[in-house]
Parts: sequence; C-alpha cells; structure tokens
Amino acid sequence: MSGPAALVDCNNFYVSCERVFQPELRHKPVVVLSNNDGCVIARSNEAKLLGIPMGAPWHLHKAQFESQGVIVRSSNYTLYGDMSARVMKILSTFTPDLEIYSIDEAFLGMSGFDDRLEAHARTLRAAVLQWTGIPVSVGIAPSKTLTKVANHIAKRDEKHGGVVLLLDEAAQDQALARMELTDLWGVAGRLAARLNLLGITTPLALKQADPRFIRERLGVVVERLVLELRGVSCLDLERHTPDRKSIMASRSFGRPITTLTEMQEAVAAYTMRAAEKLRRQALATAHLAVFIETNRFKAGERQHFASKPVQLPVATSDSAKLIRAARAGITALWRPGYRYKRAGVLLLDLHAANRVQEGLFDRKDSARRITLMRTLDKLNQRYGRNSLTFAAAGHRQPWKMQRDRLSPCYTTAWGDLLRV
DNA sequence: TCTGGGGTCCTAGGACCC
DNA sequence: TCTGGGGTCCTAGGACCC
Repeated sequence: MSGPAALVDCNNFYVSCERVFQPELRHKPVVVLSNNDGCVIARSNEAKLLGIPMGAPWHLHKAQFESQGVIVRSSNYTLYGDMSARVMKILSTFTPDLEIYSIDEAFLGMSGFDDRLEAHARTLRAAVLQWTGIPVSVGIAPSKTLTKVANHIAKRDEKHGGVVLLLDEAAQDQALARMELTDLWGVAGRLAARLNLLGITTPLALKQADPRFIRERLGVVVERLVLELRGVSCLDLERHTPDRKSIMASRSFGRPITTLTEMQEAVAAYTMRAAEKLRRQALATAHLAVFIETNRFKAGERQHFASKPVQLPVATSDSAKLIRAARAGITALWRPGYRYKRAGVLLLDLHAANRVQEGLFDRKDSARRITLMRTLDKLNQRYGRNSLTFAAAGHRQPWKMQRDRLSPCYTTAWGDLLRV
C-alpha cells in the first residue's frame, strides 16, 4: 500500500441505524438484540457506560437493564444492509481506492491528499452524517493496523471530533502505550496469552519486539502485525471483493424442534436463503452441508450435534435441487427424541456460475473440515477445552481412530469418548 | 544397527474478524 | 422459557509421488 490509508467505521452501527428513523432514541441507552431477541449485539455509548457487555444474554439481564431505562430493539438486517450501502456509496465518491471491509467499515487509500488529509477526512465524515444520519469515526495512518489504532482513539475520545491521524512515530507510540494487547486488530485472548508468556504485555512492547523472533515463535501473521505497528504496510487494500468461499444460512429456533417435518421445513427455508445469496453473487455450489444442534446451554438435556455433507453431481444454484439435497442430509441426521435448537446449511465448493455452465469447474472437497470444526467448537464450549484435549490425548485424530464405530455422526461419538 | 531426499497436495486444527 | 450469525487465513503433518 502506498501512502496513508483511512479506516472509516460507523459508530455503534446498528444502534445508529435505529436512531436515524427514531430520533427519540438519541442520547439514551439503547441496545439491539440478535435473532429471537437472544443476546445483545449492539450498544449505544450510553448503554456501554451502564456496563452492558457485548453478547450478554438478554433474558439474564432483562430486569436489571430495564430498571436502568435501557431501550431495546430487535435487529433489522434489511435496514442495516441498506444503510450500509448508502454509506459506502458516499465513501466511493471520495475515492475510487475503497475496500469495503464489513457492513460498517471501509478502508480508503489516501495517497495524494498530503497536507489536506485531515480536512478531507472531516469533510467526508460530515457528508456521511448529513446524507445518512450515521456518525462515523475516521482513523488515518501508514498501515491498516495503525488505522485501526487511530480509529480506536477517535471513537473513545470525543475531543478529536471523530478524526484521528497517526502519521508520526511519536503519536503512534503514545497511542499504543495506552491500549491493551487485545485492542489490536488480530489479537484475541489466545494470542495475548502466548505473547504474555514471551514477556510481551503491551502493544508498544509488541511493536518493539524483534520481527524474526516473533515469526519463529508465533508465525508469519504476528510478524506482519509487528511490521504493521511499525508503520510498514504489509496488508494491501483489496479493491475488488473476492468471491466468497462458503455461504452459510442458519438460525436458532424460538422453541425446540422435535419433529422431522418441522425440521425439514426450517432447513428448506434456510437453503432458500443460502441459494439466494449464491445467485446474487453469481456463484454455484457443488457441495453442501447441513447441521443440526440441540441446546448446548441445557446441561441436563441429551445433546446431539451433527453435520452431514452432501455432494451434488453438478455445481448448481437451483433452489429446488439444493433443497432436495439438504432434505436428504437432514433426514439422515435426524434422531427422534432430541430437542433441536438450531440448524443450518453451509454451501461449499463454490464456483463462478458462468464457468459451471461451460462445464469448466474442478471439484474441491472442504465440507467435512468446516463442519467438523463447527462441532468441535461446540464441544469445546460445552465440555471445556481441557476435557476435549484429554479425550484426544494420545491420538491426534480421535474421530479417525473411532471412525468405524461412529454412526451416523462423528460428534456424538466424541461426546461418548468424553464420558468414558 | 543401520533406514535417501526431494516435491506437491490435502486434511485437520488453531486462531482471528465483524 | 429465554444464550447470534456469519466469515477468513495460516500451518503442521500425513499421503503420495519420483
């Protein structure tokens, strides 16, 4: 990446979208809830100040938060998608050098603006606010990772008016000294713990670490992070959105599902949605996987987490064909007597639809890996990492070892393994 | 007792992001 | 009774080939 970049990030995006159409929500603690009003997925600044954590299960905090005057909204993804498109369109009028990173964030190439960087950023911010009603923060720096740092500062400290530039090293170091490791883009709990073991406890210390040493111990990703913190740009702007590699549609049910008919209806609906996404991106799939899960939070109930890959003879985006395949998968997975809480469909082995029509596609096989990863994750959450590691001890691939006895799904056998 | 030296591809797993 | 829904990348090690 040549020249500085900007990260434009919408403030509390979902809450801000709701406020655009309900101005009475301004200056009040507001949260937006996930599907089925399950847990908190967005908070206004006022709600954050009340100590409402991200992801908080609503039913556990309902009484407390309502007594504090917290206003609740169910999520409306159609609205958020539409508002996002409007914001991005405005950004694209400021520069052709645009990477849409997520529903509420974009990186902008800023080379050529030189000493007008800050003025340009403020104009952009005002334009988005005026034309959409969405407040944004802008961070400008020599590398993407540092634009994240700058944005972090812009969001937290109002005195900057939503725009922060970190162009010289003194300013960068000062910012890094005031942050936690896990505030950095690319550092979560596991990595932070490993860094701590190496004696690296702050972002500034990480920046000052020897990149070769970091690469040896933690791999190329963290080495790049060190360089990015030093202002050496390693991550390019992705101007063209690459094709998706997988598409998922899944939902938790409002109440447990106990009949195969209901489950088939639900999965048919998810498959329709996934197929729509597929066609919108001009793709076709040659491999899908369905999965079903019981409620992992119910410790007393019998659990069943399972997935089933289904190969399609030809890559397709035809809803009817995909639904038939998904239905076959679900029927194979279904076990009577369980209370299912969630199901979904994953489309893999994606190809450009026009190449499929010409018969020019090569099959890939990645479904098993991804679906097993998902179930492994669930088991980790349910049983705790240590118990699973214990079960796996002595054999790297416990499910392979047990494969002959696993029927019809691997994961239940893992559960059995864990109970041994 | 000793047990090649390369290369590629794939799978499984770990970690992270919004 | 009630606990979200999506995604990506990197790497070690095994399978297989010559």
